[in-house]
Amino acid sequence: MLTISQVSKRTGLTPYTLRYYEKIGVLPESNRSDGGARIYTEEEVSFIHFLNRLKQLGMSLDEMKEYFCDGCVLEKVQQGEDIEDTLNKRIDILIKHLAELETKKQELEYTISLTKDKLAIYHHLSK
Amino acid sequence: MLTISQVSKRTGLTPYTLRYYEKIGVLPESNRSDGGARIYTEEEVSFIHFLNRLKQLGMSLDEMKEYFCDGCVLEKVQQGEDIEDTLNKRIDILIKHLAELETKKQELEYTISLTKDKLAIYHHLSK
DNA sequence: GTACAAGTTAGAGTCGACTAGAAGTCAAGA
DNA sequence: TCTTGACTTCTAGTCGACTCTAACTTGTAC
Repeated sequence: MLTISQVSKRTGLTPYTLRYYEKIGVLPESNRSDGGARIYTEEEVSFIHFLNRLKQLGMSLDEMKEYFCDGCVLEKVQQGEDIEDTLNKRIDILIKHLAELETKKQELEYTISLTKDKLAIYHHLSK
Repeated sequence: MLTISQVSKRTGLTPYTLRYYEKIGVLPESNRSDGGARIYTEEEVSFIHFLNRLKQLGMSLDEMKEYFCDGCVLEKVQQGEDIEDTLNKRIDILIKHLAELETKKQELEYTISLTKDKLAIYHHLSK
């Protein structure tokens, strides 16, 4: 059980940003202490790390909301919601995202090869 | 020799954006026609395509400015500027960027594997 | 019981990256 | 010559993603 400032230190996101993410629905509503302060679990921290990776790769917060839906699917399943439907929808979303990531990887590899080509040209010029 | 709207169609950037990029120094100052209209070369178009790739990968316009410096180094060399210095600086910048791209690639691969793991779990749950 | 650190909300401000509007210039065709 | 369309600059507005302020509450230490 972690406070917002502990999560801030671990994830590199400020408390402002963590509250903002919750407000706009990128993160689920946190559990609260008796006094009303947010408390986080280790799982939430690792989910935030996952979102950070996606942000680094250029994903928008709107797109990440879909991942939040994905992130809370296990709870929903445990609460006995329409397992078939919910799960199949989430699987579709994940497959779509996976395809995007693979495309991004290919583009990245192409950009790396372009950059290497440039570097070779400059090395050739400089000697 | 291309007009701004032709470059817009080819690159997917609006004329507004092309002028904006020039204004803030992401693109070099374009050559002009007698009437004062911007004219672009094929090389500039392919440089813009390259910048688009970097944008897709989450690079900021500020970071891209360094690439502009890189993009115009060949001209500078042709104009007989301090070849050794300029070129070596640019080579350093390219090496740095290449390292960043490689890091990004590793992160992307890790994210892909995480996503695949999730997918496997959901597939297991849904059957 | 009072001070103080760390949390809370609502709402305003900032910054990067566009995006659009207004007003004017230029070249080509009726 | 006049209109039309595509360009020009300058300036202002928008939008996403934070970031901060103000005013308030809670929990602990003295």
